[in-house]
Amino acid sequence: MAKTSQAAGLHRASLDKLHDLDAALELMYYGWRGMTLEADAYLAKQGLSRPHHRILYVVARRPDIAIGALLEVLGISKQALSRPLNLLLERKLVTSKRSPEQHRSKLLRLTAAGQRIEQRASDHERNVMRQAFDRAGVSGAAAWMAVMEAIADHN
Amino acid sequence: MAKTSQAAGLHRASLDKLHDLDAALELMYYGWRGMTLEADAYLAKQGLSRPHHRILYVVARRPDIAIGALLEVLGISKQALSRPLNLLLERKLVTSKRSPEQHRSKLLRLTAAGQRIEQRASDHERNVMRQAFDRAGVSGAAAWMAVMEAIADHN
DNA sequence: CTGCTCATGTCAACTAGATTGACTTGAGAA
DNA sequence: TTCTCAAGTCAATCTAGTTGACATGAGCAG
Repeated sequence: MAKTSQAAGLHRASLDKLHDLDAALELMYYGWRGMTLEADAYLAKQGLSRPHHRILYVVARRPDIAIGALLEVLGISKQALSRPLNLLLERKLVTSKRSPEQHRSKLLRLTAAGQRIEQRASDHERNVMRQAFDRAGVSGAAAWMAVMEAIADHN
Repeated sequence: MAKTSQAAGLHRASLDKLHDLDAALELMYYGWRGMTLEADAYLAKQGLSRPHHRILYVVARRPDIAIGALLEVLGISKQALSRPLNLLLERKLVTSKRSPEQHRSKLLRLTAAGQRIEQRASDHERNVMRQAFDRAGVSGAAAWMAVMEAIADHN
């Protein structure tokens, strides 16, 4: 046998709980992974990865966003952005044009192909969420959102 | 001014929602970050990072775990484990000894110093969760757990 | 027209966290 | 003795990010 659990660490490890909230910590970890697993597999098939998806996701929701604003939203350096963004431009998933008036800044948009990939990748994630919310019901989903907001906005 | 929002991307970006569940996707992203932010800052002060914490966390909950089992739980390669684990051994946060009978495998344990750091790092994360759960109430916390389980166990 | 600033782009060097593949060592078991 | 198993190590590679320095090109203020 040997490869009993091939992608080891893929399933949730069962660890002793030293504290009350340890289960919650682990659920956050495995939850993130569960949500992104299929999307990442899809992206990998397209030769893309999470940073590319983040760019596509943001540009889809802020058409004509400038490079500088994109950097702000993503929270990374321009040097870190340039590789994945240039790939997306080369592949014509994203277009850039200088704006008529503000000629200094460059405006980004998704092409039709870019929209398709963004949508499919995000769909994988939304489907995971949808299934979980369906099981939890409307009030469960609302409670999840409320807790996550408190965590996200902590401090 | 210029540095209005110094650590850009630290606050939640407000993006248009193209789909119903987009808010949920973003909450998962920012939730993970919100939970780990303070813990990561604490770890960085100790010259450690997330992979070290993961090792400490697991060893704390599985004293006398063997290297091979730890690899399984973490889901990484032994080469990836060796750097952070060796640092923890050098710093005497973790000890390893060969087991009396199964002399082939090496058993890992946290030292008192290792336990202290593990606890403090995890405390930062648990505190974030506790505050969020307090606001949500018992039923809200339970709903959050149920949703996260469904997400984590998706597939 | 000159010079300053702003948005972008690029080069280089570095770090961290991972991978795969190949090989060694030391202990137990057949 | 030989085989296997757990661990360890060496090397090369990849991804995703960092900081620092500098170039370019446009718009603006004088």
